[in-house]
Amino acid sequence: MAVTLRDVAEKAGVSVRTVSNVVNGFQHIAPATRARVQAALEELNYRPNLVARSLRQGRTGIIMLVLPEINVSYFGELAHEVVDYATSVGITVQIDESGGDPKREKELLTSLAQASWVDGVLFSSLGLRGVDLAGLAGSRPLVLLGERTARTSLDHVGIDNVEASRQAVAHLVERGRTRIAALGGSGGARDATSKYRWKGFQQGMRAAGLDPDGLYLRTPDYRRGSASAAVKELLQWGERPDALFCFSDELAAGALRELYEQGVRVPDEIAVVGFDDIEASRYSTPALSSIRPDKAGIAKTAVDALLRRLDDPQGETHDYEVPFELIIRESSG
Amino acid sequence: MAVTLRDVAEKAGVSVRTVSNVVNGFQHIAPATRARVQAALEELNYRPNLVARSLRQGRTGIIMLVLPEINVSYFGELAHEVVDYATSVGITVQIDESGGDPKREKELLTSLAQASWVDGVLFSSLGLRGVDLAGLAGSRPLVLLGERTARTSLDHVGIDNVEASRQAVAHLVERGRTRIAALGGSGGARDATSKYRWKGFQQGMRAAGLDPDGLYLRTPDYRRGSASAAVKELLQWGERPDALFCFSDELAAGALRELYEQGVRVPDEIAVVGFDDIEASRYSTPALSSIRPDKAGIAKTAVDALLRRLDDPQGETHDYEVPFELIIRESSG
DNA sequence: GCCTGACTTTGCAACGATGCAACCCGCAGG
DNA sequence: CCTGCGGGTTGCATCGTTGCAAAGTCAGGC
Repeated sequence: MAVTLRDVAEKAGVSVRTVSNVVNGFQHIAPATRARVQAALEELNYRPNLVARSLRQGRTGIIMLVLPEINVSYFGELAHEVVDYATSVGITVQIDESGGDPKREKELLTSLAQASWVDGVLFSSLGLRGVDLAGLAGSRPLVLLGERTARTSLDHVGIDNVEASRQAVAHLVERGRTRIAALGGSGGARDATSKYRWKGFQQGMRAAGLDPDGLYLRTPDYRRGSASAAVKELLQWGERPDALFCFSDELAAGALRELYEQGVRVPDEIAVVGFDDIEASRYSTPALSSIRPDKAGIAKTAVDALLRRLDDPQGETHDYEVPFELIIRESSG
Repeated sequence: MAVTLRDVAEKAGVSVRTVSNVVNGFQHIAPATRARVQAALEELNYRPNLVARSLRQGRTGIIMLVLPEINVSYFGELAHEVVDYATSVGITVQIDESGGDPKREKELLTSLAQASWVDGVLFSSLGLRGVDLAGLAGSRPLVLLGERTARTSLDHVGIDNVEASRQAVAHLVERGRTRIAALGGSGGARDATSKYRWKGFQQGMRAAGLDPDGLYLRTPDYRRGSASAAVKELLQWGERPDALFCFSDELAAGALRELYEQGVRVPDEIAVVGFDDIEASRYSTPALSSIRPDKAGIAKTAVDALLRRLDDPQGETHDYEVPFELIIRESSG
């Protein structure tokens, strides 16, 4: 079995408590004692039992990150930043996937927020409204990532989706495009991501004097395949927008692929702009213009917010807005 | 504070132990008692304290997955499969990143294998040899993912990299290519991935009567940017292979991008085959041929192996070989 | 009416660590 | 010589749960 404090104490001829003091760097210890204990610690290769420590202290140092799917590039990159930053402040990250399914999201929340050893939860929800969440949130701190859903009493970190989308459209307009289509999600209340991006799209169109209720290609999810299908259908109908604003880079990738297959030149005939700026987009052909959220900023802000709430569960909640940037590449150059 | 067994016991007028029995579905409990306890449980909304339970039982139900970087698509997809399968068998997954840095890998192993609450570790190493690992592996079960490194006494799950690479080359040869270049990694002992893939490449070349020590473009990592740079340099030198076998799909994506920029047509002038078959490759232009490892199979096999070892720490170790498939798409069609 | 055995329920100890408060000690000050 | 003080060390209780073994209850068999 594992080496415990008691084993070390026996070997060093001191009490368990003293060994614990040495391990935790307590001040008032006689140098001789400390040395003896240190020696015993090393000889037995003692490692503290973190479970026991957690039980006593009531904290585990583990936070949970709930994402729709870790294999989606944007979430993978976000998870990377979270793990990276959390590790740097001594926190371990558990990952769970909701699949974007509201039922599973609720399940996860009820079990996590109350039952688990998790100190707090970072939750990137697709389907749940803030109100749902507020009710479910248990005793444990919860920070929402992504779109700001309905007014809630929860901490939230994200970018200004409406403004980002507006800027994307403005950019396309500035490049002389007028028949601009939006692509992705449902735009409905259940899908906050597309709801806000669609809203920003409309603002941009209106500002340019274009029809704000123009073409909107809806998709059941944000994956490449859905965009391919949607674009294929669009072209079959003979519709020819001169620009496409896709609500995720993966959607844009699917769109680019389909346009390529149909022999439509990008950006000459149709310009394309994505959202998320995943790594792959820099290398697609043509390279994809996109909205780049400050992922590292989101991760740091979110983890910090969670830690702050751990120390002060009652404090006022905040809405943290993180910067973004419109990156212009070939696909809309 | 949280509701404990004692709170419930008091409310229901039974002993703590009885409540525990009810919670754990123990058989012999009087229906009346069970009902009373159930009612109290629900009224107080009791949730077991998993930390305490773990302390008592010596198991946490958490496994750690160590990857170089979660934002690399292949690892993201693998992580997805692991989380998915682990969840289905009631296991939670923690993720940590090594950055592929041998020093950090060692650090993680020493701390994880001994100190943590983790029941076991799935380790996808880039830089460490099996021998290093064997020495470091602490008291906790450890299963290696990816390339089989030096002969070890550890469980290992992966595909036959040599054979996969051989088949990729054979495919290119069959399509009439003769000046085939390999791209990725160093081929050295420190980089098992490229070592085996390069070996398979050579076997394939030899079998076709081609120079087995032909062109090998080395890269410091497996990311898109490195391949772009390598291909750029290659073309500057005036070398013109007629096929490129890239040791990862991300490398292939970078290569495709650079070939596009330089106006080299794929597959007409140069055919390209990748390795990993990440989601994005189906949608690249042109769509990328690739070796598809059975990722779900790897995940399931690895988790199962870990669980088996938990029950029988002394059992014989295995080398699990998981199937793969060569997917042929436009880039080498 | 007593014994056996199955069914219920329980108290105690333990998992390994840390908070608390007390203890012992030597020394300076009165 | 006694008191007070602060450094060094300790025992005990505790975190919330479950394993163990025994105690209590009750019905059925002899």
